[in-house]
Amino acid sequence: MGVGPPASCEKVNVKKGLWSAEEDAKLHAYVAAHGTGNWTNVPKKAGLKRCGKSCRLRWTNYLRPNLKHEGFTSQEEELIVTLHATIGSRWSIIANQLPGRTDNDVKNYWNTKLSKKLALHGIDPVTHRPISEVKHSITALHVTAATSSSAAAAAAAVRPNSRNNNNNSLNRNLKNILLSPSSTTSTATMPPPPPGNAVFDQIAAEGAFPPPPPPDQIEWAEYLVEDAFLCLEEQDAYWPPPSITAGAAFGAAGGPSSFIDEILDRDREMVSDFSGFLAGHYLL
DNA sequence: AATAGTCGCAACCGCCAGGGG
DNA sequence: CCCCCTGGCGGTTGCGACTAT
Repeated sequence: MGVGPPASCEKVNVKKGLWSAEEDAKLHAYVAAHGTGNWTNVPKKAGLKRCGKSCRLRWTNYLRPNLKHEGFTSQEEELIVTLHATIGSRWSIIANQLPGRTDNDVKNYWNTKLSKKLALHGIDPVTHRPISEVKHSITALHVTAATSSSAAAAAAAVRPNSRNNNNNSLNRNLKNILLSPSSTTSTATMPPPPPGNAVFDQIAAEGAFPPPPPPDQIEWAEYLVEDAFLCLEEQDAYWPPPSITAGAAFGAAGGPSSFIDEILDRDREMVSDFSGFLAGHYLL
């Protein structure tokens, strides 16, 4: 197939929505007896009117043993931000570094809490650059695109899966912060907020501004990427950050594991190729 | 007390990659 | 090589709980 839902999810009588305790019990009992795998047959064998995909998600994200259901710790929070600054929204990889957490947990926590926190500190949560810089870059890009229809076509060509690149992916509230015309000043290096800052003034007026962090909490400026194209090279110079070496969150020696190095290598290749592509299409 | 607005979590949707026939 | 099936992933949405007016 490859396109569209699995056949078992197309049935009209398949139940959707929240799982009941009874359904959870049935799924739990089935997995306890037979283990996981071949999810397509699980609903039938377990006596559930769900599609296999729904069963797999329920098991993976909620019923699976050793899952943490309490709130995220500051150490976990710090690791998520660090990894996101490095590898982006590869939630499954990030979740693998956090025992007991699922990719859905991490993704939800990012979308509802962490991205907003970064934005409140003047950091664009997508690029980890100052919001003012990002907005400037976007404006410049629009000017460039408007002067060249071929450039617009080229831009579309490098983002074929456009549904993942529009701002619909932004957190509902975060969108308002980032797109606010008054959010023009980076405050990443100066928490707590100075008086007169437009972003913080606006947020403070809405009563949503968090209390100033105590000195021993996260320094958000550490997660500021200075340049989106240079960051990967520069990060090598200070990788791993102190928080990771201290916590030894992944990698036996306290540093990043090899797969992250592999990802970074591939990212560097892609960035290099992409830079050449841009030069060829925009600067000629 | 009623209503509107906001938040956060659970679940769904659509796409993709890998493997088997 | 092609097609199909399955599992995995990231983005998005639905909805209940909570808060503000």
